[in-house]
Amino acid sequence: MAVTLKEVAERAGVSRSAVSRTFTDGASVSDKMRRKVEKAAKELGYSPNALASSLTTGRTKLIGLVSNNFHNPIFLEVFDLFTRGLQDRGLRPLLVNLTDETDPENSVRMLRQYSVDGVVVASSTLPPEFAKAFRDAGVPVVHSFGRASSAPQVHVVGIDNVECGRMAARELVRRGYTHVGFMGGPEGASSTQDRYSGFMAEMSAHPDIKASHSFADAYSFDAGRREMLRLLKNGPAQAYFCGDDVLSIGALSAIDDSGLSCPDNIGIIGLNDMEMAQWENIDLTTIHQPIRQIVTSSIELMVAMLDDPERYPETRIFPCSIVERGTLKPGI
Amino acid sequence: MAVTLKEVAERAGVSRSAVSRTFTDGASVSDKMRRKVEKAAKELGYSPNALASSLTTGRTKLIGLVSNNFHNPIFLEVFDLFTRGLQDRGLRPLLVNLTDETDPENSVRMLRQYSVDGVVVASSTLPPEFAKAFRDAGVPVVHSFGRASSAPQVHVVGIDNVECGRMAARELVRRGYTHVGFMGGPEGASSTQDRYSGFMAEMSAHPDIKASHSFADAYSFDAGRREMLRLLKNGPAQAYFCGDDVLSIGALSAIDDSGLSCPDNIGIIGLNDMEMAQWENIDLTTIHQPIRQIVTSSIELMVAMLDDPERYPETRIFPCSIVERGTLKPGI
DNA sequence: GGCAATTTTGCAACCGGTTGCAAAAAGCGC
DNA sequence: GCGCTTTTTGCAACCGGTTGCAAAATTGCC
Repeated sequence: MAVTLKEVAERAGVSRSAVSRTFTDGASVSDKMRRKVEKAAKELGYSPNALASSLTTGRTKLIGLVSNNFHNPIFLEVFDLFTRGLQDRGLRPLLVNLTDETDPENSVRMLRQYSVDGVVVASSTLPPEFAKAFRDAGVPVVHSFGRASSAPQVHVVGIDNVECGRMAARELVRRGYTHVGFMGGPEGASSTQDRYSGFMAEMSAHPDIKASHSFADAYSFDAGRREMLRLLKNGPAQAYFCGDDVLSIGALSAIDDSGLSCPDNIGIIGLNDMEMAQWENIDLTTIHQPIRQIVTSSIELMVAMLDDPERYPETRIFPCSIVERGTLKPGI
Repeated sequence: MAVTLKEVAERAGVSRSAVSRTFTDGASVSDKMRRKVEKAAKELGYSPNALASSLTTGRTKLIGLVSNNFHNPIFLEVFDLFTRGLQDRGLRPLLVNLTDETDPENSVRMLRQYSVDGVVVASSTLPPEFAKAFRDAGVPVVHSFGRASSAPQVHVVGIDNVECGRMAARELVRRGYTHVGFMGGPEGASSTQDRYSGFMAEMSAHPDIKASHSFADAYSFDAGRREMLRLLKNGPAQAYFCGDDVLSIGALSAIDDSGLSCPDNIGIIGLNDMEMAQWENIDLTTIHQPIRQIVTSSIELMVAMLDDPERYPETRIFPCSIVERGTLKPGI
């Protein structure tokens, strides 16, 4: 079917190595030879088989992009940034969807069969073991949106979720609320735990302010809505830090439906600053997560690791910042 | 680094072919041999190199997944369904982001270099030429969410956008509106054109009802909002068929901000039925696009084509239906 | 033009598998 | 145990490239 190097060589009347060299940069070929080969290649419509060459070079330029967040719109942006960023560097993303997969083994085996040069795990809910499984298999790995660790075993790029929790708490205090709530995502996710502990740590410095907490069972609109409806029934706090923007929007919907208004009756601060948060009919005050920087940095780290697979694991944390919109009362 | 077939063969004290055969199903190996090989393989942690074997078998099980819709949340669902569906059949999606790419040539070349077995073009805005470029290169291709054609040159799976336009028009008529509007997405997209022509065709049967039209410059919240604000200033229609749900939600926001209300002052019907459309604070009446069926069918078609690349091109159109929610007045 | 240093080229082995073919082994009936 | 058929196995060539090495060609210098 496809044109091979051998055919080009025959047509150009040169050796196979000569053809190979004109298509590998850094190889020594005379101008005359290059012209001859390129002419023949063009006539035949030849383009080299990346997979065959990977066999000898040991490089496929394939990068496994592993994720389980196919329901949070923010991940569409993440995929957009990753795919473009990788493409720009001549790398190809091989997408792996872990939605109904709990065991890393399978994905590890599959990605090894395809000899990926590296793996990016893009998820805030997958446990660190997942990324570690790849490292143990000898594959360079970056865990994007992963949990910061003081003793990282793999490269992690993300935000400081504990600090985000503190930041949200500080903001609610600053605004003068005297009863605040933490409404987290799934309790098992490390990101939820971190945000929770940061939030509570900060609140413990304010014993005069009442702080309560609860957890929604998913990072989804419905879960946020359900949880807020439940809270409203049982005497809610004055303002909530919601585990993420989608949850926040669900909560907003519940507040609205109950005939209450935000921020007049209940305040909400989210996390992520997804595109939708700035839509005028949502206008969510939230903590901005620098997605673009996280993705860019992850890719840079991956590229660096392709050069030096033994590179010492590092953690890159990007600061978040509050975006003031309309779902918290002005404050004092 | 990785364990090779040769090492397994040596350890098991058998020939390389024997090892190869125990890992290819349908090959003849005795039970004794199989056990010996599997033992050695397990001890060494061997798993076959899919790329190397693709060299001789001519099959990589890689499928190019090409898209340019990285801003419409509905595509997150599309990616989710595609990646899982492909994975379930042992195929691997190689993601290609065409956002800033206009020329098919590049993508075609790249995907050929990686010897993909087939390509799925998932986009309602890419021109048919894009898909055709792959077909011309001898790669099986399915255009999902593509335009129905009476003389298809490639396999197309999608909806009948003309009929959707008619359907929306009929619904607005049925509801008793006497001045209706078509607010399309980007004028160049074939999906927009089809929805427009269907809408207008239906309206031409109702000369008593005024029908106007305009186009937003993107399928985005902002574009929908901007366009609706403009329309509101210049004397709007009573109800609009918006090119897509995201546009609709932008329009809703504009209506809300202008102190008007939907559906009391202005009605809206969208298209797609994205997850968000059913959120209680949006509650958008819209035309449901059967995404799941489209994706499933696309994958089936792709699998069929892997068996028979010469398969005669076919068009699969799935019917859409109206989901009644709260953004149109009840009607007569 | 002659010689040494440098560049370009082709040979052949190799990357990690698969597969047609023939030899070896196993199974079968007597 | 023998001859015949069927199954299993290994050899060797091949898939589409790359690359170390040595031979051939070119270049530079006197």
